[in-house]
Amino acid sequence: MVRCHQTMTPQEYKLNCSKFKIIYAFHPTPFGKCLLGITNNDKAILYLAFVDKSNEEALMRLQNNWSLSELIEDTNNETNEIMQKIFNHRVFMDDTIMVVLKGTEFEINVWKSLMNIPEGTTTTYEQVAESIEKPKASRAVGNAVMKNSIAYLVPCHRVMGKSGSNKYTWGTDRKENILKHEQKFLDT
DNA sequence: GAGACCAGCAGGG
DNA sequence: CCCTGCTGGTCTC
Repeated sequence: MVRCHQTMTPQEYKLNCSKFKIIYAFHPTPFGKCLLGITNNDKAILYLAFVDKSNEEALMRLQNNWSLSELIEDTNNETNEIMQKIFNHRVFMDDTIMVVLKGTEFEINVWKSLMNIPEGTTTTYEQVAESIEKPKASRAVGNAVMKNSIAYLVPCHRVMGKSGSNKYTWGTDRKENILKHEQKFLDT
C-alpha cells in the first residue's frame, strides 16, 4: 500500500527544508531505469522518475524540484529495500510505502484522488475533477497530474482522456505497458 | 492583477 | 483529422 506520509506547500517546504536531506539512487524497473529519492530521516519517498536521457539530466530535475535540499548519493544501499517494495507485487500489497507530496492544496487533492484509483483500472480527468468536487476543472487536473513528481506510485498512468487520448510524461508506450502489467494482477 | 500557458471537453466541419 | 469556444489552477511578469 502507498500511504501519504506528509504533505507540504512550497511555502511550508521553505520553512522545513532544513529538517531532512535527500538520499538518491538509480535502479532498474520493469519499465526502465528510474531515479528514486527518499528523505534521510523517515525514509519516505519524495521523488520517483523514469530516466530516459542521462543520469545527470534526471538528477538535475530532482534538484530542481527539491531545490533547497541537499542530495546525497545512496552508497549504503539504503534505497534497495524500498525499491523491492515498489515493484514486487506481493510485498507491495502487504507492506506500507510512505510518500511525501509537495504542491498546492489543489495539486495535493488531485494526487490523493489518483491514489484511490484501484489497480488495473483507469479513470478520466473529468472524473478526477468531479471526485474533488470541482467538476469543471478537468483541464486544471491535467496540469496538476503533469506536475506530479512521484511516478508510478501516484498513478497518473491510470488517467485517460475521455475520448481515449493517451498522453503521458514518460511516453505513451510506457503508460500502456504499466497498465497491461497491472491488468495481470487483476486476474490473480 | 493581467495574460499566457496546458496530459480537457464538446461540438462542428 | 483539424479548428473553436469554454474551462480553471498555476506561473510569470
